Amino acid sequence: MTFYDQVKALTKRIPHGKVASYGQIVALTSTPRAARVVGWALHTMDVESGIPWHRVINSKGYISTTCPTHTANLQKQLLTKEGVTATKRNGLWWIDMKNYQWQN
DNA sequence: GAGCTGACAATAG
DNA sequence: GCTATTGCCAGCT
Repeated sequence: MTFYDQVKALTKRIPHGKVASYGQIVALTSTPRAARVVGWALHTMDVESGIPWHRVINSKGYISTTCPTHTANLQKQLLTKEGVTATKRNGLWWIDMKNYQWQN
């Protein structure tokens, strides 16, 4: 079980209609300080991988992806599709963590 | 095989 | 409260 596998497993555990921050995911892994690696792990998880990568956002509740294949707009659409309300703030999509954050 | 890069978070100033 | 710096691991060059 590598760190990558843990991220993958934890991401799949995020319930429908909820979101989780990097901090949450990282805290549940064996390496709580490797927040950056989560980004890489999610990057390799394609849309067709069956992994709900769009349910993972940064600690501030913003969608901070810079990947051309995983645009913020795409992520927002997927979240909205699941009942998660995303608001436009500072040109970025923002999710209300108090209402939609995954509580283990 | 060594070094660089990258969807970030936490701590210090 | 905000800005700057450090740590971490996997994949790519």
